[in-house]
Amino acid sequence: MANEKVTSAQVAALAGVSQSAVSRVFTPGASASRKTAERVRAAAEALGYRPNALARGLITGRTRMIGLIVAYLDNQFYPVALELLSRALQEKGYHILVFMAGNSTEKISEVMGELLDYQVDGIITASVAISNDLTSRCAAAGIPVVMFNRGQDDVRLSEVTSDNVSGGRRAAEFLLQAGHRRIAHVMGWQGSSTGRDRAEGFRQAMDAAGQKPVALIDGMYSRETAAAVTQDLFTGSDPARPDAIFVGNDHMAFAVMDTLRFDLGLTVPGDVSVVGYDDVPLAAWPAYDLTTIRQPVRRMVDATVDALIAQIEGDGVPRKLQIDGPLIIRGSARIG
Amino acid sequence: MANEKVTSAQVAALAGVSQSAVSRVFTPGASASRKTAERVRAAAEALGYRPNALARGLITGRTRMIGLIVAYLDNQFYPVALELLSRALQEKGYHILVFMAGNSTEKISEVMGELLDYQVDGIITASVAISNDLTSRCAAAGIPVVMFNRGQDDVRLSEVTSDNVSGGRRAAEFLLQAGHRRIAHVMGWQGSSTGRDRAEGFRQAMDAAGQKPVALIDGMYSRETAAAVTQDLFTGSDPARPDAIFVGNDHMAFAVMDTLRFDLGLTVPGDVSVVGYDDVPLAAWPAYDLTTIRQPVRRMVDATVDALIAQIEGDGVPRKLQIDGPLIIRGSARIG
DNA sequence: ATGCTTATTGCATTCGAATGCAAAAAGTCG
DNA sequence: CGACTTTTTGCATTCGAATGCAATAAGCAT
Repeated sequence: MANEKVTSAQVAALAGVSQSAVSRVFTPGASASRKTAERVRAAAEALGYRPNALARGLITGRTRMIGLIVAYLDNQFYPVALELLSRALQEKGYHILVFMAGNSTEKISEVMGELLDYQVDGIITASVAISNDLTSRCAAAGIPVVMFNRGQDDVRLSEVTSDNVSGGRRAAEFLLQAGHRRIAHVMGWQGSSTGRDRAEGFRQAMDAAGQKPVALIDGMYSRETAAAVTQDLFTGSDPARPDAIFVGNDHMAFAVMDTLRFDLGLTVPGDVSVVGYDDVPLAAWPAYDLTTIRQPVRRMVDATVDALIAQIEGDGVPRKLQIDGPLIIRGSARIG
Repeated sequence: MANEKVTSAQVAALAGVSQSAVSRVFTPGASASRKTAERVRAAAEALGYRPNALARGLITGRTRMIGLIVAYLDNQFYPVALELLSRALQEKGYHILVFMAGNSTEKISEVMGELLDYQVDGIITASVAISNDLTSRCAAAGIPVVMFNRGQDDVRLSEVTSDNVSGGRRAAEFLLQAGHRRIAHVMGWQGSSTGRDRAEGFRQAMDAAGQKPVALIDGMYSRETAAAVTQDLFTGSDPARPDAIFVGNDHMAFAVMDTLRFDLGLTVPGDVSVVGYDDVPLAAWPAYDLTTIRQPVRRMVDATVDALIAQIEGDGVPRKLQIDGPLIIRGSARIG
């Protein structure tokens, strides 16, 4: 409980220099002679001094803190992205504040407000949409925002996504090529750009092939919903039953496969082919062995960090980037 | 890019009061008349004013920020804990800074140092050990530290774990009761208290039953290591092969099951029973249906937050808590 | 109204470090 | 060695909000 806070003034006293000298030694690019620098460093070491980041941020106007807002973590895609984003930013000398904030708009506003209160230099939102009002506030405060894995029509926002339309198209084409003619799409949440874009691509490819989907249902990016939806698909009369399902993300695809195999007693891909989206690590585990469209997380993360830093350090304008990913063929879907 | 920072002085000017008045309106418990409060609030609203948390923290000495350090996120137990911890703290009015920091000691020191620079009010480490030196620094700075899911012999540290020894014992007893006599233990990382304690409990129960484990191998909490270890266990001559494996956590147990089924062509639990530890959500998915010892995450999180807040708000001393969890019987192990 | 208590308010200072400015020291050149 | 340039250094101020203290206003009883 002995609260010892060492200040630059104390270091200065011990080193026999002024407080400004101490500050200069700890400020990269400031002028200080070799001799003073050494004495200050020694004194600082002796006292265990470290500059107070709050005080520094207060006067410089830069905190080197980046706010990272993540919706949920139960879909494995997020923890992976989170970890990569975190590491990438740390490498650039930024400190990351991660906030968890469901998908509720109020919660997100609240969290964003708090981030602004703490004077972060920039904000990254992962799979989250933000209100116009908030965008304005960030813009007014001069704080850049980059949306990761979600798009939004606002020129003030940067965004980094994969090419979801083309991905959806590719998934459909792959299933069609394998000879499937009764294809259903358990869509990603239609309130999100990713969900809509993937569905759009799917539709385009089906149209181009002159095919009609057996079903198009919103799975809400939820395991439970996806499972229920799958049950429904197979309770109807036989001709309506799909022989292939394109699922809006891997997380739901696992639920779909579980339902097919363990509740409906069907085999994958024998009775039904399943294709997912994301290529999370779990998709490669042999228990699922899921054929899926890969989102190149690493490259998406790099692009996100680059865009953000560019805007923070001055010369950047908001960018909208799409990074394409390949179809990863595994064993959950028939091959044509 | 138009950087508008609204200060309390500007609000004061507009409201026709002093800066102190504005501050008082935004400081709970400070004295301000109804009339001024209203005028200040109106002015603040009009200008979009929000108190600068850095400045406030600088003078009050309390930032209401809690540092949360997490090792990895690929084991599903962590994201779940992270999400719960995050929510619980946010509810108490604290803001959480999550830092990701592998398991390397240097990285953890670095991160802890940064947290201290930012004047956090407290620190939670999840599944991470911390050096003596760091503990001292936190103690000196009066910053409480709570270790989540890891123990360490240091009275200055609080810790919250499940009762790992008893859990290990229970797992072994369950397998013995089912008639298994060739039991192996793929241990959790022996550099961690959880890994050691679970192994210790396992040993105790085996001893008590007069049984010798077929094998005791460190799986390092790694999927790859666990898979390799499993291969090894089944390449020897027949009598050495285990008919049951207790695995140090679920994350490794999935790898063990995958290897048994898909590489070795064995059935679970027909040929081999598998018991895990944690009860992560994935354990309940039918693809694995894993029998496992549950770590009561929710209660562990509550205990962690309580311990931390108690210490921050004054009257708390470091505590060491163990929270017991049940054996969850599913389909991956034979039933006696 | 008068005297006294209590609630508001403003002034000035504080937190800890960074920085413009001017003085002092060190370095360079002829 | 003197004149002049370049570095170092300290002083004083600044960032934005909170707070002790003293002054002022409001509230109340007589």
